[in-house]
Amino acid sequence: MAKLRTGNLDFDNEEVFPQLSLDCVIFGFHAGSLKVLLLKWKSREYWSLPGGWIRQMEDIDDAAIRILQERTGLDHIFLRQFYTFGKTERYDSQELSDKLSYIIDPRAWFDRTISIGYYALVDYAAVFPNPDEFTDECRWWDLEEVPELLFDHYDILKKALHSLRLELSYQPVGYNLLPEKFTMPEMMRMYEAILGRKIDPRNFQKKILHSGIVTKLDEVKRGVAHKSPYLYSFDRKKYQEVLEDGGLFII
Amino acid sequence: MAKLRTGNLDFDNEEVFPQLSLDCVIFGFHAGSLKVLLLKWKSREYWSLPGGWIRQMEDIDDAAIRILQERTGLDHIFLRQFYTFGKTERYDSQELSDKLSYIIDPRAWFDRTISIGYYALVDYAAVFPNPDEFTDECRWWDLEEVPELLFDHYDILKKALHSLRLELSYQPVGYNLLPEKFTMPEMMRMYEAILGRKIDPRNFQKKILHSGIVTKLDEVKRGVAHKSPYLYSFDRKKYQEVLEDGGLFII
DNA sequence: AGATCATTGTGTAAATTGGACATATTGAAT
DNA sequence: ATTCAATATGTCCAATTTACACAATGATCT
Repeated sequence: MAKLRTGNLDFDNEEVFPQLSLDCVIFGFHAGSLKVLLLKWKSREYWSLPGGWIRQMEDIDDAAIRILQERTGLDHIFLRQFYTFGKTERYDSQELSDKLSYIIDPRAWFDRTISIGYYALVDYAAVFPNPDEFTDECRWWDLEEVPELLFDHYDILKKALHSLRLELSYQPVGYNLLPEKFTMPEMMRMYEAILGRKIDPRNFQKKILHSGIVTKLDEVKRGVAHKSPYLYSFDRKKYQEVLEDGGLFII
Repeated sequence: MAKLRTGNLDFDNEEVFPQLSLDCVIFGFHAGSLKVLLLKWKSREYWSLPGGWIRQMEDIDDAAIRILQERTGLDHIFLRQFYTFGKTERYDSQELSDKLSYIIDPRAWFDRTISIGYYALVDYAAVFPNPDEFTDECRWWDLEEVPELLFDHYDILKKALHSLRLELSYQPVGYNLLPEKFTMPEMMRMYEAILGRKIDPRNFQKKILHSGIVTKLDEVKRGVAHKSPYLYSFDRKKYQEVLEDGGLFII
């Protein structure tokens, strides 16, 4: 029979789950591209996803919210749990220890860990990237240009993107990726960035307007070269309705 | 800073992850209804989902395969990880300890656990239900009649069904729920059972045949009252293709 | 001031897909 | 031979999706 560790209900406030971590793939949208927020380890050129540990006294969703808050300064963000990564060989702990010695205590990372993946969609412009205790830089990377990542974080990123695309295919998404007011081409480029393919602007506009999730404002965006585009904003009530319908919403 | 437990690479073969479990929702299909496999605790009238612990030296997918194998005798089954349950108040450990004392060592269950959920689709007729060390009965329940479940297993079951329906809506499913040869009405009733609604037989047949995932055999099912229905079998190659397309496949 | 130019804004027609719908056939049971 | 309950099957209409091109705008450049 498998051995079970016996328990103790009174935890130190910050005591965390052993061998269980949480990784966040934070997506933003800027200049027509999908971006992802990455951390650079202290005095190294190694990058990884923001992550952390789950406290004994905290829901895992709250742990994800806390970690996101710490890295981006944002509250009330769109967050989805998408997969739990638990292969025995998720990463080579020897290699990791070589790369990160002097930053972390390698013994603390020798145990195999299982990691719960969350992805978030945030308003790029509202984020204040903030490194954690192990890292000295936190910044956005274009999805097309992400550097090599530590651990199995590249796999996690791929799976997050796949899950996001799937979600996009049956639900409206983007409430959290765009600013309060946005133009139709901006919204379209967001969809293009997520889906990784071109969309016909006429068909896109027709579909989005018909769904009712956005409202055209009596206002155009000034100061851009070329023709001034109209501004739109999300109709929060309708958006919520469509979400709850589970209404298939495929672009 | 959060405390980390330090590690040890050499594990006893059966040593498991602390505070992390795995629960399986095993779906079968029989007599026109979707069934789920449940376990009854020794000398109690309490039921729960089959589950278990994850070994230190095993992939979580392999742990799910092992647990399924132990409960059903089956290999090579359709298996999907669908969600990880990690609320602090997933269940009341005092209540649990009252209900299950003398069966389990309550100390072993006092720790809050996080549970990874998998669902499986299996061929009902091929299963040999087999209780585990804590239970004395393992049997199929009709989805409409499941008894009250321990822990948060009812929530897990609901979420599994929801995930299955979602998957059914963009992928062909059922390779593992039907026998080698099956009739069109059987397949249709399987879809109806999963989706929980009636389907038009003409439209269903049109759609399934057009997708190419099944092949009509030169054979009818004999010995049934009324008109003998034709037999079909899955075209494994085409089925795989459609799966890999991610081809939307909505009934 | 006028020309340039990249970007926005917009409609229609064809093709495809989805949904509704009813009746003849079969073969076991009586 | 009749009954009966389940199987097998095709058409039409509606809705949705896709393909496709050009005029309008307004900042920028000369």
